Amino acid sequence: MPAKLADVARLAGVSIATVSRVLADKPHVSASVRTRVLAAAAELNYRPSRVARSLRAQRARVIGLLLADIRERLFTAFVRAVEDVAYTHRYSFLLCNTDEDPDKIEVYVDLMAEEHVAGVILVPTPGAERAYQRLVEAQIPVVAIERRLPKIAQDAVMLEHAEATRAVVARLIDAGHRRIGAVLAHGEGSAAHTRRRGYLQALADHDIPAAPEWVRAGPATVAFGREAAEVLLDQCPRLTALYVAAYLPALGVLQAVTARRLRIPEDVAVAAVDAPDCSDAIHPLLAEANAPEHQAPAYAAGEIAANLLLARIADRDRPPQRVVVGAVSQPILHPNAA
Amino acid sequence: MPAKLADVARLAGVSIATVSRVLADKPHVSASVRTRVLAAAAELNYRPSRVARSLRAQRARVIGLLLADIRERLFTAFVRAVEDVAYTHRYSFLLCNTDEDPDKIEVYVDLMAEEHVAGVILVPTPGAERAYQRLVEAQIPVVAIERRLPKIAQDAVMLEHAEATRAVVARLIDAGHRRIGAVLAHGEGSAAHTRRRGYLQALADHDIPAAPEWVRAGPATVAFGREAAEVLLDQCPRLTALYVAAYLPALGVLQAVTARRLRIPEDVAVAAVDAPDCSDAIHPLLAEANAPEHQAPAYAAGEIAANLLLARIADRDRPPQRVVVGAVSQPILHPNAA
DNA sequence: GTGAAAGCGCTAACAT
DNA sequence: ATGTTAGCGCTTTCAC
Repeated sequence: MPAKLADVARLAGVSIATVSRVLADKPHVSASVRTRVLAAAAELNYRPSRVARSLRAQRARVIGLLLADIRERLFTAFVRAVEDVAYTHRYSFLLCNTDEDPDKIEVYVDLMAEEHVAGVILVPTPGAERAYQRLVEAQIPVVAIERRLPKIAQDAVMLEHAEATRAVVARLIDAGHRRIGAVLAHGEGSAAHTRRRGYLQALADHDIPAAPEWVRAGPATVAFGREAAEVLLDQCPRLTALYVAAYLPALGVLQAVTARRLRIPEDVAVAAVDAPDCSDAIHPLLAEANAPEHQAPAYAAGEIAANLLLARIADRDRPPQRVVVGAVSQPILHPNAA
Repeated sequence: MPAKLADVARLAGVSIATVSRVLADKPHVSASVRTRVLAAAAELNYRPSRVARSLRAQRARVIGLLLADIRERLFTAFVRAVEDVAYTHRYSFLLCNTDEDPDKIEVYVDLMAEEHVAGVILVPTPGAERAYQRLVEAQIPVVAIERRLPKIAQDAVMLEHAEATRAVVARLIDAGHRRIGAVLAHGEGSAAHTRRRGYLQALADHDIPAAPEWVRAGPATVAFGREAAEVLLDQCPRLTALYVAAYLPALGVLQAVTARRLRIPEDVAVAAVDAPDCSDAIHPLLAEANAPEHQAPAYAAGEIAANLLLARIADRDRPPQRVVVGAVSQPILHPNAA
């Protein structure tokens, strides 16, 4: 059995109230008692019970985290960042993979409430607002990532997809490409739209007219990426480069390109955001862009989200804040960049 | 404020003890009271406080998870599996990234004890046995993954690295290769050794004498993989294939091979375990081997570990169990496999 | 400056 | 079959 306050009190010859005061660094304790108590606590290797504290305080030093699936590349680094910040502040954290399933989300939201978590960070799933609403009812502060969540999350961390995309496509243009196809993801939230905007912006910046047939949008899957690339390569043979807006479709595009024995970047250049971590292996010029810092923006986003949440927990009346994190983007492959 | 037992009791016109009994599905409650209580609980949207329960039970329905870094490929799927099992059984879980740092491990072990977790799953870090020992003192059941942890973890889940390696190298041999270099990781625990064994076994099975100069062992880093590949390609130009024993070195090997403009697999074949998820993009023949099932063995290992832990929590006297999970291995690239 | 005691929400032993 | 009550470990009034 671990030592409890009463054990320390007995050993130090004082009351548990005094021990509690000393350990909480409260004033009005004589120096002699203080040292005696600290010695006793050390001797017994005393650790306060977080559970008892949580019950007493009606709030646990725990940060909840709701996201679709930790295996998604972007989230892995994100989770690590939240963990680092949490533990630095002596918080622990509760991770929930929702698979974007509204029923699961509801279950997990309840869990958060039952655990009396101090706050929640989440990547909003469209259509799950009702579940999230419960967090508001339970007065649990919420920070949204990636998508805004009006009324529910006061603070939000957005990722700068449009600018990242614009920059990547601009690099292709700078390398001499004028006919650049795009494989976009659609559906979920705004990321697809902002990326489409970035693609169009880059073309516009260089006075390249956008051709609708150069663009394919679909689900963010490997299969769609493969299909889209095949269609583009078939129907628009004059394309010299492809831009891919998400991780899984990028793998599909690479599959299609490789299957046709096309060489990258000689036959067709490929650029993408959310690069897989072997991109440097495919094209060594990108090694630098793709080092451990690879996941830096995702890590940064997690760090910022966690800090926003802690600030909100400390002061629920502070002004709402919305942070935009720079370019979450790396080219997978692009020509002659050295 | 969320509803508590007393609120439900008042609304149903019974005592809190009765409410507790109903909700715990205990016998000796009349049907009429039972329905009344359930109605009241539903109306108030009552959720029991996990915190209060944990305090009362002196044990939280929480599984602790200690591993080096969630960003390591093998662990990501592993974590997801543990989460799935945990939540299925109404457990939540506490994730700690130790970076294999003994000081951090100590802090996190204390945290586990403070949170009164029901059990811990961990990937042992050599040299941290003293910290782990505290879990035993706190009577917290431990399941070890990947490395055995005698005296501390009764149950363990081991990964079948040797056999996986043997199979991969055997495939290279079947494809006609006789001179196969190996980039191994050394140091941490047994994975490196068992993989070396698998490599040697495959050679022996085919009566190929092992040449010491074909083997390089070093830290499991990208940089080492690159160096090792360069040395092997320089000093043993007659090698037709390379086997790489870990994920990060595999990236390094690919870098080195690509930098020399060698074609895979025509100039040199490369096979590895723990394949990066874009391997199918490099070589489409491997798409099938590398689909979402990619992480299946890691997921399976996590699932088994979690179930072992739950079984141990339920019955601390059950016989110790040691499970070996099949091949955690995929070839990154290998020749003519279709 | 220090101690006694109440109470956070729940469960289980004991009464009735 | 149902109610009363003690107590899990801690913090925090309120006395002294």
